Amino acid sequence: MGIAERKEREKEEMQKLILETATRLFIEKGFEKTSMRNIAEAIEYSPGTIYLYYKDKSELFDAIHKKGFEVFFQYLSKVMVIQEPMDRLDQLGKQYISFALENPGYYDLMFIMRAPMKASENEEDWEQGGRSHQILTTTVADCIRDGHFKGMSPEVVSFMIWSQVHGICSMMIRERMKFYPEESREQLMFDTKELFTEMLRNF
Amino acid sequence: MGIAERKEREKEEMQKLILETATRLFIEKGFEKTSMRNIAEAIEYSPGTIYLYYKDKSELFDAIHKKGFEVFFQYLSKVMVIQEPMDRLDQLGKQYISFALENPGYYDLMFIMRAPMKASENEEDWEQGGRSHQILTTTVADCIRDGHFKGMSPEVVSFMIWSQVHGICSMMIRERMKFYPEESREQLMFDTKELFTEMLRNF
DNA sequence: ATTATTTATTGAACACTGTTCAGTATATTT
DNA sequence: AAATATACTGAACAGTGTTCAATAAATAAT
Repeated sequence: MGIAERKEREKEEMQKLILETATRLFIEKGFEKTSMRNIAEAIEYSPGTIYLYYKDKSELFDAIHKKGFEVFFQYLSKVMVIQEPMDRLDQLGKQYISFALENPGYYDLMFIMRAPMKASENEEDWEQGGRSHQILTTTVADCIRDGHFKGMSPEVVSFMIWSQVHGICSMMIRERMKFYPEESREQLMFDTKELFTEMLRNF
Repeated sequence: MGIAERKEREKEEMQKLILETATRLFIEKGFEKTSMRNIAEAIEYSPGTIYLYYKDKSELFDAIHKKGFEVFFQYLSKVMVIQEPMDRLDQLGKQYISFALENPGYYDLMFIMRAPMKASENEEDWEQGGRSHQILTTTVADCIRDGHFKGMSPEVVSFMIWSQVHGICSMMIRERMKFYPEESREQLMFDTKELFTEMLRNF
C-alpha cells in the first residue's frame, strides 16, 4: 500500500522544511541567537514538533554542518581540472576564500563556531570534510613531485597553507579587520592569498 | 575624612573581585556558559549586586577584553629589544603563539569570539590593541628598510603575517586540528611559524 | 459507517538565562 | 537616638532548550 510511502515522504519533507528554515535563520541571525521557538514559529508548528524530527539543537547543528561541507567540497573540487599543481593550489585558495565570502554563515558554523555540547564525533559525518582536506594534501604532494617545497614536511606545508587561508577568512567573518577600510577588505583578502601563493611558487 | 576613601577602596576591590571571578569563570567554562548567577554565587553575593558595579554582561566582556590586550601587549613588546628586524618578526610570531597557548581563554575572547550585542566601540578601549598592531607594522617597515619584501605592499605583508599566526592559533583553540595527533599539535604550530618565517626571509 | 488503534501535534511545565527594581538591611551623619 | 545615605537582596519578567501527558488527526479494523 502507498500510505506508508506517502507518510515516509511527508516525514522527509517535514525534516527538510525544518532543516531549511533552521539553516536560513542560523545564517541570518546566528546559531546562538536562533531559538527552537523561532524555528517553530517560522514553520508554523509548535516547539515540541521539531523534537519529533531532530533529537535536539545540536543534531540540527550537525545536519547543517554536514550540508555545509557538501557545498564546500563543490567549491574546492572545481580546481581538480587544473593540471599544473601550483596553479591548482592557487585556485584552491581562491575557491576557499570565495566559499567563505559567499557563505559566511556556513563558514562560521563549520570552521569557527564552537560546536554545541554533544556534536557528533561520528566518523562518517567527517567524510566530506576529510575529502576536502585530501584535495589540499594531494595537491601539495603533486607540487612536491614537481620539485616544489624542497626539503619541507608535506604536513607542515599543508597546515601552513590551510592556516593562512583560514586566518584570512576568519579575520573577515569575525570582524577583526577594522584596521582596514571596509570597501577594500575583500580585495585585501585576495591580494594576500596572491602574495602568499607567489611566495610559495619560489620554493 | 577617610571614610570616603575607604569606601572608594572597597568599591574598587569589589569591582576587582567581580572582574577576577568573572575572568576565571569565562576562561574555565567560556563566556556564553558562564551566567551572571554563576558569578554571583562564586563571590557569594546576589545577582543584582554585580549590576551595581558593571552595567551588564557585555561591560564585563569589555573589561576582560581590555585586560587581555594588556597581557597580550606584554608578550609582544618583549621582542622590541631585538635589533635585527627579521629576527624580531620571527620572535613576534613565537610570542603570539605562546600567548594563545598560554592564555587560550583570553585569545578566544579577544580574537575569535563574536562580541556581545553592545560591545564598546570606544576608540580608547582599542588603544592597547592598536599598539600591538603597531609593533607588527613597524617591524614590517623595518624589514622593508633592510631590503626585504621587495615590491610588496606593507599592508598586504602585515595582513598576511597576522592572518598566518591567527590562523594557526584559532585552528588550535577552536579544535580544528583533529587531523593531527594531539601530542604533536603544539610542535606543529611552532614548526609552521618557523617554515613561514623561513620563507619570508628569502624575500 | 462506526469503532478502535496508531500516529502526529500540541502547549504547559521545568530549570535555566540576563536584567530590573521595590524593599530591606547596613553604615554614616546629624 | 533619629535621620539619612549607601549597599544589597531576591522576587519578578521575558526569554532559552527540552520533555511529556493530553489531545487531535489519520488510518485500520470491524
